[in-house]
Amino acid sequence: MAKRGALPKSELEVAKIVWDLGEATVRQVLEALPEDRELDFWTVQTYLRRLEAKGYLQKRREGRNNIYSSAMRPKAVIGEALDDFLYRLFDGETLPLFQHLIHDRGLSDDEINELQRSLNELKTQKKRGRKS
Amino acid sequence: MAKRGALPKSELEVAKIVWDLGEATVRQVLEALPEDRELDFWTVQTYLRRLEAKGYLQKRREGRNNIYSSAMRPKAVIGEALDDFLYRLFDGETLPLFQHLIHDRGLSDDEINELQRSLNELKTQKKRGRKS
DNA sequence: GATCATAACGTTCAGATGTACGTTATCAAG
DNA sequence: CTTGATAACGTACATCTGAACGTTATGATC
Repeated sequence: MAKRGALPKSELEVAKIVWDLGEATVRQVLEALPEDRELDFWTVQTYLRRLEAKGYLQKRREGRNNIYSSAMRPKAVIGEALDDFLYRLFDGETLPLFQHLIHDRGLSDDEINELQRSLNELKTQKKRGRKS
Repeated sequence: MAKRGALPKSELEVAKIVWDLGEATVRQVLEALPEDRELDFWTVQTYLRRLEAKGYLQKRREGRNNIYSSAMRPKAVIGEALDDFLYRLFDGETLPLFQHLIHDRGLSDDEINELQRSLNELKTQKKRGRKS
């Protein structure tokens, strides 16, 4: 409880699958895992249970199956994890992270264009907001 | 060893301080920690020792003090951590991370401009590279 | 309604991580 | 050279994580 320290990796991984699927049984999560990620049925079950205990997921019973779904906005959780990451590695600054991503990791032309578009959009949004 | 699973948070935190300082004694790291992060002298010492054991830092003796410094390129280590993070939360795609950062986290006007500049630069670089 | 398959729950367990101390070594000052 | 301070080293230990199983419950099938 209140262990505000962001979810452990493996649990996060499983949680993300549930978010993507909307809701899922243990088996569905298991099947949605990447090929090369071999987890046991039981292991997945454990993670889902822990996630529920921590309040990240909720479960509903259907027949003999538990069906898990998100109990809080995924974006919020991702945001938390990101915050944590940023503070540890980039002093909480987003810019250095951006720079790192831009320089040390390839961006395709399409991605660059897409980003430029987003930035422009944000800019006009901010301008509009300021004027009102 | 070969536990290629990126450094634990706390150790990373300490490692980063050493990188920033160039080299540091236990006490210097302790003092460089953020106000609100109260770690014991011994605890810091332990992290530094572990980091050395894992090959991330090297130490040199000076008088009765150990002086730690980086044993590998910080960027490489940060890159690893970033990879890990990306794969878990964004399916390894950088674009969604960017989008998240742009939309769900404030960017100052300056930061936006700075980013746009970087992107343009990258674009011309790529163009030049292609032409040669 | 007896039997079979599979799921849930509780529980376990090893190793990693976060944190800290006791003892020994080492320098510095009297 | 003795004393006092502080650092290093080994070491400890509780908790968290990653992973998995045994037993019990619950539908499904005959």
